[in-house]
Amino acid sequence: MSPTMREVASRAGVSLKSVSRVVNGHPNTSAEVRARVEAAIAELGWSPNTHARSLRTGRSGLIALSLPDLRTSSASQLAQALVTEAERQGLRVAIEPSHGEAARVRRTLDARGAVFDAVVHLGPLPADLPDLAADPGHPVVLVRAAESLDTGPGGRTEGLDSVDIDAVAAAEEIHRHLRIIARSRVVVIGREEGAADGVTSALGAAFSSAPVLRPDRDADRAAGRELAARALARVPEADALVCASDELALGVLSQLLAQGIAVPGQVAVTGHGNIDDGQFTTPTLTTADLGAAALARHVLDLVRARLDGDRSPARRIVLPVRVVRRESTLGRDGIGAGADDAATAPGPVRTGPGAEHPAGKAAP
Amino acid sequence: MSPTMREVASRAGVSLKSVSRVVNGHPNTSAEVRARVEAAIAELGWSPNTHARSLRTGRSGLIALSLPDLRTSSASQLAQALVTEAERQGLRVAIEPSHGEAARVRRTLDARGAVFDAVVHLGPLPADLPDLAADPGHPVVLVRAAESLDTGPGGRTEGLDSVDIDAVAAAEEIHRHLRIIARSRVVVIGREEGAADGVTSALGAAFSSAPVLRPDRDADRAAGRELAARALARVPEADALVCASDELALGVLSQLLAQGIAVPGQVAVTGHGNIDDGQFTTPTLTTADLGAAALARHVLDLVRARLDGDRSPARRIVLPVRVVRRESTLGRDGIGAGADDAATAPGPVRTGPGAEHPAGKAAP
DNA sequence: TTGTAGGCGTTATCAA
DNA sequence: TTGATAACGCCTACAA
Repeated sequence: MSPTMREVASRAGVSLKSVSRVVNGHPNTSAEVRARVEAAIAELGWSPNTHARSLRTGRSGLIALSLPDLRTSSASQLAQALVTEAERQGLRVAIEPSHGEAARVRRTLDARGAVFDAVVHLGPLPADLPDLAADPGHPVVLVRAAESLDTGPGGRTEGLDSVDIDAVAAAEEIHRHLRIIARSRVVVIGREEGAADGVTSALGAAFSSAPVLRPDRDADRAAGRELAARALARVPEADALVCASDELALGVLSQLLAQGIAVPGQVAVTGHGNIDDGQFTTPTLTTADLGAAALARHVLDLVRARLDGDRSPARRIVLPVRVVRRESTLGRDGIGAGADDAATAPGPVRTGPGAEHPAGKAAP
Repeated sequence: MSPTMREVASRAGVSLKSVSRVVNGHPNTSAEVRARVEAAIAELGWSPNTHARSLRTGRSGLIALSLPDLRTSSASQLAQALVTEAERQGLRVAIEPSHGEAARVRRTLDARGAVFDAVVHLGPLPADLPDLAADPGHPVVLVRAAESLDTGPGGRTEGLDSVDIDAVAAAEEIHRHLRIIARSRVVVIGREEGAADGVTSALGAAFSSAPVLRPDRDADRAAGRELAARALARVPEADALVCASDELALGVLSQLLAQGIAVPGQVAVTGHGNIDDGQFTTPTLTTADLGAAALARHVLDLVRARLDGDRSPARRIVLPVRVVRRESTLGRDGIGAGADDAATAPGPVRTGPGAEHPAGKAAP
């Protein structure tokens, strides 16, 4: 059995409380005692019992990442970034996939306090949720594409902190980029209806005269394939397909190549998310980089602040998106401005209502 | 504050212990008492305090998935499957990426008992580990490509349960497949040296006369690209590139297309892992399906058995691999046997030394 | 600056 | 079949 603080105390010849003080770095301790305690800890190889600590403090050091499915590149990118960032804060991350079922999301959310200190939620939030902001000691932080604040009837997201991707700015940037390379007959390939998805609506707004096609079910590669075929059937003269996700775009690319349509010669293609695969397709994919690392950092800053007792009004952080221009719009030689992986300079971090975001942490 | 068992007890007019008995489903309880307790629980909305329970029992209900990086498709596939399966066992999964650093793996392994009930480890195991099998109450289960039992000097994996992919059978099946489509000048694109990787060595054995090229660092798409170029420079007459992972294969495909080499016309390509992307490349990728769901089920059966006190000798389960034949070897029309996504019938599940695997759970 | 005592919510021992 | 009572290991008023 591993040693307890009591054993450390007796070995160091001090009281239990003194050990506790040293361990938790409390100020009022003499160097003498501290040294003895630390020696005893080292000799005994003591380490704190997490369970006992949790019972006492009510905190588990575990946060949940609630998401529909881990197996998409964007999800696993965010997950990896979040775990890495959490480690720095001394937190661990449990993955809780909802498989798109509202009941599972609810269960994860309900487990705040009991097992999770906080929940980071990615994706649409089910309706009819209890007031998630009621218990700020066990915060919920939302990760979203900006301008998808509407959550349907009964949704309660008002009081929640969120980190949003600036989908509007990204859409406008993509729009500008396509104008520069003289594409005007655009079709938007969006996510499924009700995906609480700001990317699709932002693209719809930026390309206001373009038709928007959406899949019936999941917005995966297969859907991209099918929608590409449908788009060209409906708009044979289309010269650009703008997609709400990289997965869709890769499906689109695969369909276009299968139909023998030159990309970008005849039709340019853009994605959203900058997943790794996009650099290894032929042609490579022009897309919007969401900055998973920065995203994760902001999310965890919010979590940490709430856990540390910050009770200020909900904050909303809007992260800039970098458009990465590659062959699927520029072609092999990079016609027009910018070479492979050239990118627009990211805009400023915008913070929403509430306290300002801690400065000096915006850039990686 | 949420109610405690003590409150439930007084409301039901019984003792604390009786409530505990009912909650934990112990046998010796009268129907009378059980009913009263259950009523009280429902009225009060009581739910168990995980932290207190953990302190008492020494179990957290949390297992770690230790892996190098979540952002590869195979890793996130396994992670998703594992989380889903763990949920059925009432366990949660924390992701612990090692970023390839031995120290992180060690830390995760050390946290068994303190925070994790068990650790599922994917990927190479660092050397100089303490005896992992010494504490069977906090088991470690290895997930590997079969025939990679060697772990280098100092590695201690003897006493550990493992679920292995039958890389040897898969390699032989791929070999047979390529013979049928009359490819004989093969180059194997392997993983990096020391990746404790059975796939590469199995391929090397099956294609005994083929040169094996390995990347210096990570076996990712970029490495696949580079190695494809190198392979063709070294063996200009090559008619097949056999890769140890899908990521490598996708890089290879991208390079071949860039060089204007017809796939499979001039050069056939195979991968390993059956990640989603392989269905959406042009051409689609022939590969080996690892069966993440079955894998996860077997892993968790092992974990559960050990947690439940099973102290029998270490078990080794070898799972069959299904070879999925697609366009990168068959071409558009599916010359030869088998159409798109045709697959070899999976072989039998082999169990290694130790008790036999629980029957009736092999098929999904 | 240090120590004592009590409690966090649960499960287990043992006697009734 | 049930119930008092003591842990589990840590943290923290409060007293010294």
